[in-house]
Amino acid sequence: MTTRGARPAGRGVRGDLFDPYCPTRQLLDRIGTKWTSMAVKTLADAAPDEVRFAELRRRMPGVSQKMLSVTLRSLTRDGLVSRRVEPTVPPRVFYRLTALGLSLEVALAGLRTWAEEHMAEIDRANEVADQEIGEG
Amino acid sequence: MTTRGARPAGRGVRGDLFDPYCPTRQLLDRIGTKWTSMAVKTLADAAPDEVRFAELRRRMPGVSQKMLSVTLRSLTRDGLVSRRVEPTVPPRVFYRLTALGLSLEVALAGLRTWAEEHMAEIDRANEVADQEIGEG
DNA sequence: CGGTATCCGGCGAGATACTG
DNA sequence: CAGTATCTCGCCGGATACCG
Repeated sequence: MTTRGARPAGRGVRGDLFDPYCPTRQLLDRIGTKWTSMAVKTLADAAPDEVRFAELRRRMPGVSQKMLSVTLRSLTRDGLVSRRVEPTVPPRVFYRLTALGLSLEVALAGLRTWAEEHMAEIDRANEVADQEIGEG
Repeated sequence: MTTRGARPAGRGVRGDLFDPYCPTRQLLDRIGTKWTSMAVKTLADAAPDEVRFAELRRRMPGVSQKMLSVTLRSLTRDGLVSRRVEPTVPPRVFYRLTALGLSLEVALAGLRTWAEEHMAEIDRANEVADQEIGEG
């Protein structure tokens, strides 16, 4: 994945595809990280309700506490997720998709549909390629 | 990005989102790599024409010979791109999106549209977050 | 021309331990 | 409960050099 550094001011703000800072590249750098799309989907399924950190973790099997924290911090920073802390002891923290996050989920749903319909074809193509190696 | 190893037989073939081998995760592991989406877009813009390796490289500023080769091999293996060699000296190699690849481009176009419309909002959200750090 | 082989740095991400 | 800090490993991707 493309390194996600700060952008030099005044360059590549618009959408020519071949700029490393093109919006599509930046978006893929975000949703391409391991747990991001799963977190967005899980929060979208719960919307408009909020979800607590521990509950979110329970709904995302395999995610570690650290990676969920990192993922949510990144999403919050991007304005895709809102974060609310109840200052009790111990604290309770709630997450929810913002309007922007919900609109991203719609776009992601398209990818998901394509994946569910076509990934099997990709798997078959790979098996065919493996066969051809075996045959020399 | 998720490690892309071989899949253990008989597990997670279908689309429950939380399987590490879920189709969406697998798709993102592919289009998330640095040059893949750019290659698909470039080939889609040329379709239905074929594009030679050198010409493709010229249309993808910044890509190295190695990474273009690796990207195209992966896409070919996945059945998204077809590869045709003219056995001349020196050889000429042509690439073109398959029907499967074209259908993926349609799904990717949705992401691109979202990115062009909304990445600026994400950038602003990040600037706001940076401000708040400065303010303590 | 269109690759492949090799070396290497940097980041993503897991495991583990500690804190308010 | 909900994090953060530290260490570690593995893979992506760039640079360079060589091959049919």
